[in-house]
Amino acid sequence: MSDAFDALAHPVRRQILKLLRKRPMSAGEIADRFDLAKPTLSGHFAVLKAADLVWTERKGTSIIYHLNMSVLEEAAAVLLNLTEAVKPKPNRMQKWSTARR
Amino acid sequence: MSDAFDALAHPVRRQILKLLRKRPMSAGEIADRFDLAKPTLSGHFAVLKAADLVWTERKGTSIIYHLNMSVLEEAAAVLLNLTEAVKPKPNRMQKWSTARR
DNA sequence: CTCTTATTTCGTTTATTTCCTAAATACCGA
DNA sequence: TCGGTATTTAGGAAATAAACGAAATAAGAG
Repeated sequence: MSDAFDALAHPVRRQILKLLRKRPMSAGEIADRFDLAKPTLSGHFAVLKAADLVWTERKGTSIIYHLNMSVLEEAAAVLLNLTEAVKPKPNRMQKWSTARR
Repeated sequence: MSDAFDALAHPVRRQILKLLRKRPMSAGEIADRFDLAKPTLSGHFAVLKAADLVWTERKGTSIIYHLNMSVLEEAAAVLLNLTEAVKPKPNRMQKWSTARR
């Protein structure tokens, strides 16, 4: 989850997510909308992917990026709730609530 | 608003906000809950304040930090909606903003 | 296999962030 | 005013992030 907030910290990356809300797009298509070199965008894609905010699909020579809305929603929930522990916690045995106090 | 996402990118700052959700706290009180030097925390406070995520009140020699929940909510809304154009306050009916295509 | 298109990786430079210690500032009570 | 507590500012080292051009990789067409 921390990865998601790191990813969201950069305006270009938020803009990419915004584009992907409309429809999935190839890397090049996205890159064309920014005044940045393609390797730079590729780096941003990698950050978004590491944060699981997007997923990819290869289509011929292109790679199509898709928004992962659920992760965005989860991040929003964390902001409202600041629970931070909404992720994969298979093994949580709690002696006493981490949540409130 | 961009400041808010920068501020939220750091786990310690998110943790501070989480503490402030329960109740307002002095700088020292917050600092005691982290294993970091006080000036380091003071820097984090400054970032949160610049992002308008907290506001302060002096009480004697202490400075009390309060959470600004509305800004957090606004950030969450941006995530769900990725509008990003929430700057102008009272009259927000911008249908098509700064981004080009 | 070779050529073209799409995208990423590599190596490097520059900018920003994070953290620290030491010193400064602000307030209060005696 | 002096002394103590609370907090911030200053200055700097180390780590991380962002950007670029050049080269590498992947897939499809011929």
